[in-house]
Amino acid sequence: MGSLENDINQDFQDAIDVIQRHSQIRHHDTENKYYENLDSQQSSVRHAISYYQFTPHFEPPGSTYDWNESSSWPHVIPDVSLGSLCSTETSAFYASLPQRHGKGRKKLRLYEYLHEALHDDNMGDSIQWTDRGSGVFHFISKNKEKLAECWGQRKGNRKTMTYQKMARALRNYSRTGEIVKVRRKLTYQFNPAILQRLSSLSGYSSGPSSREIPLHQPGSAEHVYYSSPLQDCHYWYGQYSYQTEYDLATVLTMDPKTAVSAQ
DNA sequence: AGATTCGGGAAACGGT
DNA sequence: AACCGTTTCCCGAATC
Repeated sequence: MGSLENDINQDFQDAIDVIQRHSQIRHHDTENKYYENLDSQQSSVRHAISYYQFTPHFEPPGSTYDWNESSSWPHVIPDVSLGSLCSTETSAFYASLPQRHGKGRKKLRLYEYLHEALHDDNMGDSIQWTDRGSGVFHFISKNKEKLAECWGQRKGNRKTMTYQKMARALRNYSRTGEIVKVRRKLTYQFNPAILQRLSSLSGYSSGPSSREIPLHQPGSAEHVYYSSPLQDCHYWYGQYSYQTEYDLATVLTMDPKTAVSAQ
């Protein structure tokens, strides 16, 4: 039974491998390679991938997702010197937000900080939305330590925070469900309910952020792919507590109707 | 084949 | 004191 699922996963992985092998786009930057390979694939594949980008519990204002977004990412990510960039005054906007520190206030949670950083232009070289609508985000390998260090400073830890340690905390979320791991390098996904709360809290809608590429770019209409109808989208997030890792291949090959009973 | 990334046990820690 | 949300350390496995 479980082996069938593994076979399907393996098949899918193989398919991805073949596609990647046939892709002319090769980059030394492993960070962008994955996405740019996706970018050069058949539309059907891209459609399949966008199918996974649904939003389970609420109507997504943008149920379309342009994977071509990745092509607009900076190919050269600048080095940043750590230390000076991440004091709280880095973002004037967030510095002005109510800091939850005073008496009776809860401590800032890691997922809150990450959401905050996602909207901080100064953190754009460390963390970015992969697909904001469904709360998928990823760290940029080159500068992920900067974000971690900022997080550590914000918390006032004794030792400097590292990505490793921060990721450990992130892994704890897979139990409680605030954030789950997506089966892709350095990428995670907010719980939709959490995301909604955070968005309303910070006054952001789920529309494009200042650093996000508009979905409908003139002249690139053919690169915009529509998600499949949402159908019954409760199945995967409903099981986050059972399946801590969100497997892209599994979801892509899974019939939503049987998925619930399959767990 | 070496470097990253991932995953989780276990214990310590600071705040409420 | 007890509990929560990490933080710190560590090690093995998986993936790049």
